[in-house]
Amino acid sequence: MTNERSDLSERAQLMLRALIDRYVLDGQPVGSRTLAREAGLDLSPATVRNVMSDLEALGFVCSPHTSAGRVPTVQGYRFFVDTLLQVQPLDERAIANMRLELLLDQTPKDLVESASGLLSGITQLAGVVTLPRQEHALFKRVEFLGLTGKRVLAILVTGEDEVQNRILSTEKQHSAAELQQASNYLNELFAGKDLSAVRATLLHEMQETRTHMNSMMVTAMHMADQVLEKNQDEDYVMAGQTNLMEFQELCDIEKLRKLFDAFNTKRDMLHLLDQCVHSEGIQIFIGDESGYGMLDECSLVTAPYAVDGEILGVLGVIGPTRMAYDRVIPIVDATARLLGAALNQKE
Amino acid sequence: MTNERSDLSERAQLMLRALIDRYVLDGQPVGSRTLAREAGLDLSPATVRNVMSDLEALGFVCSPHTSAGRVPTVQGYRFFVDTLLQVQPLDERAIANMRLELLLDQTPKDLVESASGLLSGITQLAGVVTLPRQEHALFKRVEFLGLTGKRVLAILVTGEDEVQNRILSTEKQHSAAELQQASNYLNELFAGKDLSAVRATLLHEMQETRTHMNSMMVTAMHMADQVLEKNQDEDYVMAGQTNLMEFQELCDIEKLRKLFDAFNTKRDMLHLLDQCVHSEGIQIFIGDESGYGMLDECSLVTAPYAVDGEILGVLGVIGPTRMAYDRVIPIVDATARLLGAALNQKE
DNA sequence: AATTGGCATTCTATCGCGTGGAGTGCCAAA
DNA sequence: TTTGGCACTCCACGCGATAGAATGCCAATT
Repeated sequence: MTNERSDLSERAQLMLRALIDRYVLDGQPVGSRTLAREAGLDLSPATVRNVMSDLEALGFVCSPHTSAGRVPTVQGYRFFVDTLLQVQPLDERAIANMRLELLLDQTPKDLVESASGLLSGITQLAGVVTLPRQEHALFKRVEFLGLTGKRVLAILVTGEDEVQNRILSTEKQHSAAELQQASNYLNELFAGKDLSAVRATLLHEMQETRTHMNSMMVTAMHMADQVLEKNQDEDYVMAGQTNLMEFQELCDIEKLRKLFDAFNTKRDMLHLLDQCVHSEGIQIFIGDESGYGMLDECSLVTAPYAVDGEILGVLGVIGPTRMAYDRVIPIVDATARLLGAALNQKE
Repeated sequence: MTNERSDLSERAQLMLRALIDRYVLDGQPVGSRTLAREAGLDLSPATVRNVMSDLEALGFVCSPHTSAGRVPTVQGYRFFVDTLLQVQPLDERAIANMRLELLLDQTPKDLVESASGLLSGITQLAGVVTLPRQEHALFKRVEFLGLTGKRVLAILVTGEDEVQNRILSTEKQHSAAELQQASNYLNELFAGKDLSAVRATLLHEMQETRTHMNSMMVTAMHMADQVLEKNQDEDYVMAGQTNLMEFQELCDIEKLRKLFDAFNTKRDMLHLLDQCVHSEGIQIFIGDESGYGMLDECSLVTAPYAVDGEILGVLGVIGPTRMAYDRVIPIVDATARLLGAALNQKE
């Protein structure tokens, strides 16, 4: 019962949880008296102080100064979410409402925007959703339209009826008939295959001896290659950034500016989100765990979303480290599922 | 020489200018001593005080409290920009650099983004550029691709090789041949006309007796109508919002949040920008002149941009009321010209 | 008549100081 | 092991005093 050293007694765990719950509410350091009252256990402040002392020795809490209460450290939060968090199951009706909201959208882009709006709206934090990856989407068809000069408008339709267009520069000016030929050729060759396979085939064919290909085919291949080249840069959609201004710990203009700059620049955020997409399941970065300075006082809770088991992207919530993880986590989780389902339906 | 009442003596104007110049620098109320030193005129602080008193009576300056210096009021700024502002001509090289930057862009969307980046980068304030209006662009061609179900992908190419696509829901499923027929019909009918004319014709034709139209033509008309219906919602691109965090008068989190919320919601901002596009030339809203609460401590300097005399949109800069109008105005002006020219070249 | 110096006045910002309160750590008693 | 007691620490807050920056007004000067 009385574990010593690194393992925490059950009582200490309860206290840590109570402390975090309390701290999440108002952001004020929690003292022994408050905690004794709040923790449910029937203990005197003095006893609580002893336990707190242990927790501090373990690095789970710390006090801003001698005579303030205790505040959870990053490690405290980490232990909390890893081992003693019990998420609050989500209200069925809430989920139904979210589903309804997502069903209204037609395109994946709309869906992603709604999802990010939902995340920020429900959590009152900032929501972020990456655009779905396209590389494993199915090639459906491609069309070419001649524009002025040697430029060609390429339209690529993928499995989910998602449309991309891109303007290509070609070597010579092509007639409408030539372009039609080219698209016919590509459509017959590739329809129904997945984009990465198409890409691979293209690269392979173009390096092979081209004896069996006429010039039209070569042109078509080249154009297709350009279309698929940088297949929709990674990007994300955010919502509710301004919610973060409500938190005093972020009211420092310096921090706030760094944060918003990072949101706008996108580069670092994309790196971070990319890590989350690779590690399956809910991922949580607390405070400086992310390694990027701008999120130092923030936490990021993410979940990948998938269609047919294929992970297409990641979504999540950004808030202060003292966020209500037990409430946020199931919301992120549910949103990821719903987004996946909604994307699936549109196929 | 000694004008009385509402008309300002030349000396008072000089003082007002000096006061604003000074106040723009550091945002501190300006006292009589400082002003006496700075104004160039060789006057004692006491004299300056008398003049200041007049300026205050006219409502051009006010003091935050008895023993602080004077601060320009909205009316003070207004008088300043209207009658005694002399803009600083822009460095030729700076203009050349901006032109170069814009020349790199291919699409109108890219151009708009670069322009907004330029505005914010050079002024160190927030830049905003509306997307160019399309309604007077030329109809070039339209293509229809059948998607799954009764949905059709419409692709509209306009004069500037700008491409828009939209997914339409149709009454029945159309074959590729039917769609081809429809697009051929529309392309022959409308190629080279301007979009608003096309729209007018469509509305007219669809209400007329349809005896001379077969069902294919009716379908085509309907689809075209859907394509042109809400021709690219008004929208704008912003950059450098975080620059606004540097100014103490905006460091109040409340104000900042209102501002950023307005930027994100876009509705009110679009209203405001719309007013600017109608009034030709540089338009300046100072402080609460805009009528929208969120800009109360801010000013907006805008200029419409045009191609071939046709106004396509508006761009501008948002900053605190105490911005360097003499520096910002020529920058906004030049950017508008350059953007117009760049858009013109891409045609 | 315009300008100026002088002077009392007003208000802010700031510093030091004292105090109350909240919380801790430690120790001895239960 | 828990608890009450106690000394100690530190912050937040309010108070008063002070210094400084401006002002407005008036009388003297140009």
